[in-house]
Amino acid sequence: MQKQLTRRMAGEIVISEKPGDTLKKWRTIFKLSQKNLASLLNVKPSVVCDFEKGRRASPGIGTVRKFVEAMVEYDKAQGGKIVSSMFAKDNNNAVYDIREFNTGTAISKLIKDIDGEILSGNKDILERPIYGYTIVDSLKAITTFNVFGDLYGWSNERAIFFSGVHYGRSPMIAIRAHPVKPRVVIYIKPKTIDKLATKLAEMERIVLVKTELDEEEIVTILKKFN
Amino acid sequence: MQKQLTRRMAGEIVISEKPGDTLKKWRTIFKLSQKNLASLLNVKPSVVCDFEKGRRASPGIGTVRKFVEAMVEYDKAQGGKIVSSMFAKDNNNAVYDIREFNTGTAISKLIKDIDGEILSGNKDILERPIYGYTIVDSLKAITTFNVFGDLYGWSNERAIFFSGVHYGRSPMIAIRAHPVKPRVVIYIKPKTIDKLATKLAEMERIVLVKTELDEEEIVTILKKFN
DNA sequence: ATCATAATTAACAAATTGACGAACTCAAGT
DNA sequence: ACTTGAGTTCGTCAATTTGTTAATTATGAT
Repeated sequence: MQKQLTRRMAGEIVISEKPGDTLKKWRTIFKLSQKNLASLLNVKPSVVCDFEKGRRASPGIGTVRKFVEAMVEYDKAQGGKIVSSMFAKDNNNAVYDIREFNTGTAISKLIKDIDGEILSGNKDILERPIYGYTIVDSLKAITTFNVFGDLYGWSNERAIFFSGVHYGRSPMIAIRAHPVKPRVVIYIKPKTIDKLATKLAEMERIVLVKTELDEEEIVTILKKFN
Repeated sequence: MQKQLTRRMAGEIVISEKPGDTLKKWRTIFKLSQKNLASLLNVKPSVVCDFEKGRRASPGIGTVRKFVEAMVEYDKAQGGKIVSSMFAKDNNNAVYDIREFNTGTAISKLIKDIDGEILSGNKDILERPIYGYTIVDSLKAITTFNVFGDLYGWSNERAIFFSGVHYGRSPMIAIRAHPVKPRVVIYIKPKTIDKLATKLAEMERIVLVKTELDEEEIVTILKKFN
């Protein structure tokens, strides 16, 4: 199980557009600071930063291996919670669709195109670009917690759509609990919106949006994005 | 699907004990010569060899990425047969057990311990070391052809046990068809042995063995190997 | 406003990689 | 016995990586 995960992590890092970002994603998933991770590896924190920032374009596989193994080892020493959560349950199609854009798209454009209503989020964030999206069934996403490993494609600069939303509390709580956060969360046809949801969104500086379009319509619209 | 495979390949290479061997494994799976692969990458064949032979202890991820992507791209251009065969069907527990040894074990020792009878294979091969084994259900292994991707753990210097063998023809034919070959093939309680099986084994210079022990007994014995 | 912690950046020495080309081994054919 | 193709080994060298130290900039929390 550990070996499987290290392989998966390593593969993701190597193939990623921005290996540094992917490395960072994993570091945050393992809840390590650069300093912590650096000390596990017996190097200075600046080294970790250099890799994450892509200052070394093509680190050696030995380096990548050390990094991922250190993280997994560390988790194991802590009881292995994260590693095993990655393998929890069957990843039952909680993910309806997931895609990366080739170029960044402003959050505001996305919202306009899907006819979304902003529930939380201040203006300066709205012009930031996102690079992809994921549509998940909220119930399944939460019961099969591992999904979060697959939720973030290459970039966490993305939008996450939740379908099957009742009050919108659980999805935001899950996001709050998870170390890697999306830029935008969009509820698909929510029944009502709980105040806690908007509050959490503000705390996390996430743009929270609702739309009355359904999954299919959204996918059709997003197909045009590049 | 392609991205998934490249990730898997990359992960395997990075985490492998001998990245070069793993690289080679994939190259042979994609039926490329060093020369072919080199030309896809616009480098000289000796470069490919150096990597496979592990002359560079820790090649950059850029290199690994180029290699795996080139192979997958190449296959795609040929119709994508290999890539899609990797994802064919469900990998239904055809694999009963798979393990790597920490040190090499002579083929002869393995055979003696499992009380095997040699059907084909000359003496000089018998002292070569193997580094692991795989036990598969022959019928399932053949119907779900993809298994071959998972059959070879880290090293193809290994033994493959086939259970549910009738005449032993199909398993050897499958091995003959597959680019990566094991060192030893062991039939578990075969009914009879077809001449073609031994013939193919000779052609491939594979040691062919039969044993009357069952899977459980074999696993118990092999547990002691290190 | 301030203090601490986390993260980023720059500058640099030593080690390693990435690539080439030439010479060499090893089988398989003919 | 000779040839061809595939793979291996190795000296060479510019470009890159690895890691250090030290200075600088966020980001939060009180």
